Order: sequence, then structure tokens, then C-alpha cells
Amino acid sequence: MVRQTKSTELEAINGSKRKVVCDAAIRVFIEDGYSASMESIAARAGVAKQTLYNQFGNKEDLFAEVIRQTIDDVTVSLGEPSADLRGSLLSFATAFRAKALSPFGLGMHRALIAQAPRFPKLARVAHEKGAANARDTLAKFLQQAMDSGNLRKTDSQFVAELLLSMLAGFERVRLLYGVKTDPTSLNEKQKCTAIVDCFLRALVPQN
Amino acid sequence: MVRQTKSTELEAINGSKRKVVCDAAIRVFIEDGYSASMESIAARAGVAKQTLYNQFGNKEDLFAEVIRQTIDDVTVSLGEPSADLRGSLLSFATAFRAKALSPFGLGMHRALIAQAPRFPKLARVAHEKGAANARDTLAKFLQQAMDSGNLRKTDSQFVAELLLSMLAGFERVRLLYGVKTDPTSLNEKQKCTAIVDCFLRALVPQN
DNA sequence: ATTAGACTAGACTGTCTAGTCTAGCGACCA
DNA sequence: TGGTCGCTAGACTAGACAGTCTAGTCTAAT
Repeated sequence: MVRQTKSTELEAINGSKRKVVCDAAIRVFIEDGYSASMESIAARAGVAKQTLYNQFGNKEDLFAEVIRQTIDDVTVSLGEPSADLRGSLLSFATAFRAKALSPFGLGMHRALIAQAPRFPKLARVAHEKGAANARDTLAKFLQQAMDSGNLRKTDSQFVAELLLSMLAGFERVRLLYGVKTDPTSLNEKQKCTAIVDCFLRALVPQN
Repeated sequence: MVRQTKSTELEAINGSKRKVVCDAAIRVFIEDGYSASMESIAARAGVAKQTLYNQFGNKEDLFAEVIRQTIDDVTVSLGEPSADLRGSLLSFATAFRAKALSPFGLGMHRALIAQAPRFPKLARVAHEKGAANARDTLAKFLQQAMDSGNLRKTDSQFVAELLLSMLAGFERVRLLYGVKTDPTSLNEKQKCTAIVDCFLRALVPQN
């Protein structure tokens, strides 16, 4: 290995390999969880093990950095408040499932759940920035629809959790357990539509 | 330690400590996951490490045995088919949440998810006997209600998954991440009622 | 040229743990 | 009385892995 000369991309403004290491660590942690060895991360990054320790003091800090960096990628936005309600929810549903059920989302979820007892603060922050944030965004959106009479008035936080549960509940568990999706079942778009319509029927305004 | 003389309970018909070991392993795996050491399991069981290897050949087999033994405890039954629909669903919901959200259920879920890539067959079996079994039981029940006109006709398997998702989706994730439940939120009974009623509103028969 | 800083390869230490082995103990049976 | 069986305590092996250390290389700035 010679390297270092070309300083590929912008990775080495001051010679830092921080990003290279972090990207490799993300992939390795997703594949093997926190029990992945520092050596395997260094190998994946094409970097000496010592470089990991130069950039991040130890394994815990590297893991925490990886989680913090990636958790921001998981946030899903919602369209403008008072536009077409069903359409907004549909595009939110699609985007949310795409993230939550991707190999990336599943890997991070798995690694975090496994390590939550060991890193309680990190897990709490990840939950707040991820799931709780999605719920709050969604709840605010739903609250506006309730206020304008387009949805039955009820606890918006609670029903936001229900919608998120339906979007990534049973199916996420199935994927985490490594069980293949039944090929005869609905496709992705059909599932989103069915879930959103089910949700809207349950919250149709009282007359 | 002297032991062995008293042969407490029925544990030692032929001197076998199998059950003692298994019970201890369950508790330790729930607390520490698969990475718990064999020594800690032996200590918890009050037994020599060698006894673990006498009873179960190695760690993988002990883990598999623990999973197989406990997965049967997680099955939840449903009342008689054509009784009061809402009441049946309510008692099912209560029982299901009690199991899925208990420290026991959460611990097993966490340990299995973390080890699913390493033990794919075990994970698949656990999913079939646990979640998939619950879904199928529920789906059969719902199908009968649909046939007799008490529920909107739709894909019973799919909506069974939705109900299970609502019962143990967002909240199970929160607990797995170690985040405390907001004390101002609904209590257990209120949640079950809200979820079941939401579900029934969504599936009210078409007129 | 020299020097400083980031990097590399790889040896090394200390720790942990799965699994083995040995020596011995107590119960039960013949 | 003697043998077998299941158990215990604890030493031991072998391997994995976090983290350190050393010696040396490359680059860029002075």
C-alpha cells in the first residue's frame, strides 16, 4: 500500500482520514453490529489500525460518532401542512418505510437495540432524534388537520405513534428476524396505500 | 458448596441439573444477551461450568434450547370465535401487550434480533412460532368476523399485522431503546382500548 | 536539506472467554 | 466394600480482540 499521495476527493485537506474511517465503520457496524473488530474496520477503510485510534480515541467513541452522524440521515420530512392530506401522508409513508426498512436503517436499528443497555445515553439520543422526532413531526401535521376539521379530534401524539407503528411494526420485525417477505403479498406502494387509507378511515371526522 | 444431597424440588430425578441451568440461562441471556459468558450462567445456576457442557454440548445449543423453550410461553390465545368481537380483541390486546412488552419478552426479542444474522434458522423458527403464529391466529379470528358481516371484508392477514403493529410497534421500540414511558400518557388499559377501537373504526363494515 | 505531522505495517500486552481436563466428592447400587 | 455416575472446583489451552508501541515512510512547509 502506498496511498496518501493522491489524497482522493476532499478526504485529505489536512491529511485526515476521518471520513474514510467513519464511512467504513458505518458499513461494518451495520453488517456485524458493535462486536465488529477494530481491525476489520481498519481493513475496510484501507487504513492502519492506529489511524482509528488517532481519529477517535476508542471503539465506544467511534461507535457513538457513527450513530450521531447517521441518525440525521434518517429524518423524514412532511409536505406543507394544509395541502392534500392523503397525498401528504402517502409520500411520508413511502419515505419513512424506505428509510426504516432499508438495510441501512435495519442495521443501525439492530446495532442500537443490541447495545442500548450498554450505551443508554446514546440510545436515548438516537431515539429522540429518530423515532420520537418522526412522531412529533407527524403529530404536529395531524393536529393541524384535526384543527381544520379534516380529521377526527383525538390525541395526535398517540395516533401518530399508531401510524408509525403500522408503517414499520410487524414488517420491520420480520426483516430483523431475517424472514423473507412473502412474494404473494402486496407490493410496497399497495402497502403504503392500504395503511394510510386504514388510518384515515379510523380517523374520519365525527359527524 | 455441598448441594446435591437435597435434590431440591423435582430437579434431580436422575440427578440432572438441566432445568436449573436452563432457567438461569434464560435470565442471564435476557439481561446480557448472547454475549453473556458461560461462567456467569454457571454461577447464576449455582453449578459448575462443566455441568453446562455436560447438559448442552456448547453455547450455541444452550442458546437454541433456551429460545425454543421460551418461545412457547409467548403464544397468546383468543377467546371463542363468534363471541363479543370488541371484548375478544380487548382481552387479546391486553394479553399480547403484557407478553411482548414485559422485560422477559423484550429481552428475548433483543437477544434474538441481535443474533439473527448468526443464527438464521433459529431466528426464523422463533418468528414463525411467535409473531407469525400470533398473526395467523388473529387473522383467522378476524376472517370469521368478516364472513359473518361484523367486519369490513379485506385481507385478514394484512390487517392482523396492522393490529399487532399498533399493539407493539412504536412502544416496543421505545422500550428496547431504554426510553421511559411518559408518565402523562395513557395507562395500559386506556391504550388497549384506544388501539382496538381505532382498529374497529377502520374496519367498520361497509354499508 | 530539514523538520514536523499524519500515516503504515506489524509486533506486542493484557484481558476475556469458550471449551477441555483433572482430581476428588457424595450418592446409589450391587 | 467397591464401582459407577453425576457433580464440583479450579487449573489450563487456545484464540480473539482492544489498545499500545515502535520503526519507518511520505508530504508539505520552511
